[in-house]
Amino acid sequence: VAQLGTPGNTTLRDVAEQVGVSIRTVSRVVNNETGFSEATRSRVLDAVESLGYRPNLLARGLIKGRSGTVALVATELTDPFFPELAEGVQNAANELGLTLLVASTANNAARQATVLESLRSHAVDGLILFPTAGTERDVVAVAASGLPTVAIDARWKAPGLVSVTSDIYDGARIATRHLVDGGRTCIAMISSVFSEQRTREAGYVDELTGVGHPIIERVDVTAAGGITAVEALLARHPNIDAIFAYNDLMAVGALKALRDAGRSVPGDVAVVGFDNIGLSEFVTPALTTIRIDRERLGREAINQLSTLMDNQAYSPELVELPVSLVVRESA
Amino acid sequence: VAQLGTPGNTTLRDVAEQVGVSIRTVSRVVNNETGFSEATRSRVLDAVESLGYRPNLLARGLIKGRSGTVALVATELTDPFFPELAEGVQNAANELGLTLLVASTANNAARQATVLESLRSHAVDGLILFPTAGTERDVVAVAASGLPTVAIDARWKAPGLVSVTSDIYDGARIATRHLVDGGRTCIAMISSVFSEQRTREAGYVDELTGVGHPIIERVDVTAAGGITAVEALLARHPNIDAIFAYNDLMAVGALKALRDAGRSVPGDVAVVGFDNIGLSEFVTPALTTIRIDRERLGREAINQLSTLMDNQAYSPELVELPVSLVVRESA
DNA sequence: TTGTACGCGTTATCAA
DNA sequence: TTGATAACGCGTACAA
Repeated sequence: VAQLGTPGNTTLRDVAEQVGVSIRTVSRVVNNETGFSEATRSRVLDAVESLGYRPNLLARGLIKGRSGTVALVATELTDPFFPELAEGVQNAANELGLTLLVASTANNAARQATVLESLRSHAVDGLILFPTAGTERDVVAVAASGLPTVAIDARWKAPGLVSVTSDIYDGARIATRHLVDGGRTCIAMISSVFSEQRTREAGYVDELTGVGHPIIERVDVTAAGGITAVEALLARHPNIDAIFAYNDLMAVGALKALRDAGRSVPGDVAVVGFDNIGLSEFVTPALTTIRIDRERLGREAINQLSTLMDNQAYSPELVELPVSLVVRESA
Repeated sequence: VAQLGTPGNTTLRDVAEQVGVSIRTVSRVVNNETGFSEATRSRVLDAVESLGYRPNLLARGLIKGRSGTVALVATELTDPFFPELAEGVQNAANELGLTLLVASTANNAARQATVLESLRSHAVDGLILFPTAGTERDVVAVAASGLPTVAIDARWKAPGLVSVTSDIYDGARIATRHLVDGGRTCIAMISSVFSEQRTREAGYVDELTGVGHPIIERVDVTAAGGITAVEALLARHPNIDAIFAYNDLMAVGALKALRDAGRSVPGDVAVVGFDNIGLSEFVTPALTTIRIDRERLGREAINQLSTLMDNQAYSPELVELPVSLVVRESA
């Protein structure tokens, strides 16, 4: 049972010689085609077993024009969003007999281009990616060139491209509504500095219409950013009694800043996050947040990709998955 | 710029025709070999550019016997250990021009066998895996068959196999020592039920020799397990003033159980975890723990794999990386 | 400096 | 029910 591609490795030809039939016949048996007697079938299978024959998927991919692989491209593998998404992708891919390549772009457009180029050279049959901001043209071009592509958390429309995302506008409204329903009257939001990421703000603002005045602080989308934002907020609006955070990481930072400022949560200030990352149930107080079912998002991505691979003309363009509120202790 | 393997895709032959040279010449230029004039070089490169030629790595791999891919096999992609390790592997692989396949085994021996079989069919040049418990024979067989293999967190020795792990015995001693130095006298450990995972216990027991009496509670390696363990511990040994946990997840569970029992941390009971997962700095109180540099572990794994791939005879067998104490608030 | 011819392991075509 | 033989796209002796 030597390594594929190394001398001594078993090929169709070895099996054929052993059994005394042609290569083509062995190929037929191995691929469950028709056109051979039951007798030869079992003899071939025996030889396959005893010789430890294993099909060379490189050779198969070369001639079939499909490698049986798909790639998942993330920005950072350490992004809290990644693991569950990858798990969903991996499981669904596995059920479809697809093998997964993984790469990361460091959220860098140039690097993303390099990565995609390499992946295409490896003849992946499809692509699932977290696009780096500002690369819509690149991604659209890739999809247009015939490589079936699914963009996650984007809302781009183009032939050969499907965008799978969550209903984050709705999530922002639900979160804000929860705060309002909890009797909060001065509700601030800590948001992202990137202008592409304003959907949550829209939901927050819309839900607040006629109820209160929006207060938005824009910072880095990190725990440190959350701390900075809350400090600024507390200085300018000492009377805030609720905070809606762009994501859980920022919410965790907010929790810390509030504790340091001597404000109790949720007593003095309620906090709602977004994403429901693993961390959120373990912080103190446990974080109330908007849940994104990342496992499902991953499965959906692969399923969309799969139908896209089978039918290049297919193009629902945009798939939006529902989100839900998870009430814990912080609000 | 059509898709690889689809009709209309550009090959070496198309470039050759365009330029009016032979395939061989184009191949030389593309692979940075020698033996062509500067004039033809630039003409070839121009054609490569204008035609959008991209090498087909399937074909190249088929003939060279090496695909340029390596696989990372995890138990679960959602394991808190995975992301940083994968990041290290990914980055180092990238620097070496290797492309990464990823798969997970659900910690199931049968599934691991299937996954490895599939990966071998895809002709990966090397393997990095978190072996499922009890599969030493399988893994050794894979390595012996000629597929360079690196096992993470295992201590298996065999030809063609390198085990990369952390000095967890030392980590356990350091953790225990820290508690002793902090003046703790009744130090318990919450550990794993699996008998393969007793190295930390050994370090704990050895460090306690002549200082105190070991108290070990064995449970599931989860946050829930940590809760269960502490409840049992508190019932049987009400006077414990320190807990050393098998890993951070269990330590977080312990933190919760202690809070529920009305014990302050670190006032009444000090807690030390193991692994330094991302979560540990965000819980309250922030967790003192043993740091494993997973990014480095990943890089080391790839580097070992790389030398193994270049030289099948290479075999240091066991690489053990140092760990360190991270002091935060819980101890 | 350049080109020819073969083989990598597989599937696809067509004839037997 | 079977089997020659030609691709797939590329690297590599060997020759020119």
